[in-house]
Amino acid sequence: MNIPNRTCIMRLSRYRNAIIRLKALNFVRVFSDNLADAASVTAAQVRKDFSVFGIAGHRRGGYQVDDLLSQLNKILGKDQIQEIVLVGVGNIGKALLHYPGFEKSGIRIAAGFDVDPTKYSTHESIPILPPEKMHDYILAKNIKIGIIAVPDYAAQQVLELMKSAGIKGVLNFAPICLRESADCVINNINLVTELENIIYFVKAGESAQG
Amino acid sequence: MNIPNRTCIMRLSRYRNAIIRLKALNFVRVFSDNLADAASVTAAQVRKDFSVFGIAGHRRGGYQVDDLLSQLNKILGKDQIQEIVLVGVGNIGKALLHYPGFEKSGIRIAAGFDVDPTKYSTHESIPILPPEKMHDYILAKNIKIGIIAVPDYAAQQVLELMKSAGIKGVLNFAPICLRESADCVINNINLVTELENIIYFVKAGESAQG
DNA sequence: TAGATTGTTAATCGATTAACAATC
DNA sequence: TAGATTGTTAATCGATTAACAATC
Repeated sequence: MNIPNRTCIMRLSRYRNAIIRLKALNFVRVFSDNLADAASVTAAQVRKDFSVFGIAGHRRGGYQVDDLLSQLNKILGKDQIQEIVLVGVGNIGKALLHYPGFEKSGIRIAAGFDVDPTKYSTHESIPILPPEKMHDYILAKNIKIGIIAVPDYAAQQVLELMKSAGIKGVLNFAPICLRESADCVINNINLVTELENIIYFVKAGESAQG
Repeated sequence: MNIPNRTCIMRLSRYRNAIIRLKALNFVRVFSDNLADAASVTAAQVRKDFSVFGIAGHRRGGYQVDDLLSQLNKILGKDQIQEIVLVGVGNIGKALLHYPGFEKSGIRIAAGFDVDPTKYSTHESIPILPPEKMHDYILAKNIKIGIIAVPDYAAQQVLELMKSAGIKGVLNFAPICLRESADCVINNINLVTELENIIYFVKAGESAQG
């Protein structure tokens, strides 16, 4: 069995989203070709991805929608509520705190942490606590995943603190590339870099066509 | 000359960030090896990337920091203010509207658009306007890049409207995969998918180590 | 059976890396 | 000159795709 890489897992999420939409259209089974169209990949890619996870269909009959969905749910952790913490309740952090998409897809922010005392509250549905409480909170709740949304200069330090409390995966919005280690997966999202990318290709398109 | 792909441009942004930090440390020249360390890639990769863009160093002398920075600035559009529009001033949209990182790096949101009349304002530094005004506004200002931060069901329609006004590149936060076309580059960021990815690898790490 | 789709192998494609001649 | 680093080629690596036997 091949070890799946990041893009493979990303595709699995896309397949899952497509399947949910197809299920809403009363599809009972789907073919690799359907999913390929929906996710903008080739049918061979779909079958290859499934085979990596031992997801089997029926020759001639495609894949059972319900069966497929429950297997993908299992792989992507949708079979249980995923509790995470959020560090940095500023501009971006606040938006993530109230992002309805997380709730909808079984991801729950258990608590937020921030250095600014004016942000503290324990009465809201999601408590905002001081960083000093982070270590014990994460350990007590056995949380393994966190979001970093602090300024760049604080990001590395926050990461170390999280790791010391047992965090094993981080989604980082601070505009600095945090390095992955053997004991902690990191996914860096740099909003400026994402836009710079688009800016480059738009410029490149302009000069290509005059 | 090879056509650079997305990951190549992403690396260029990373190199640029590293160079800015090194310049702050009074570096006058850097070697491919320095940048490789700073950006977590190999030195060969750095030189390869530069050669794609005709960025030349000095054998034995490395690259001049100022020269390198200005060349990267040019490629990434940092030689001028980039004006963009934002569609959807909800939870995520509002955070992007006030994200200080854009301003800092020469990206300016010229206006926001939303269907909700209670959000309209023309007195703020960034006006919020109704979608009906979008087409003419984008044309008048000759804006080529936009951010989509609307609910999933509205995203495709917003994209069409943007394209009809001449938008050539889009950063999409709606949780639906918008398809790229020859005349418009798309960069999809799905916050749930990003977390699902981390959730998978954390789970995979757990079961691998027990 | 005839027709269609999976599962998988082999071929292809592209990106990364190693290595080294050029040269400062 | 001796030593170090670039720029580039060739080798490697890995991911995607085409193709087709298996089979429902």
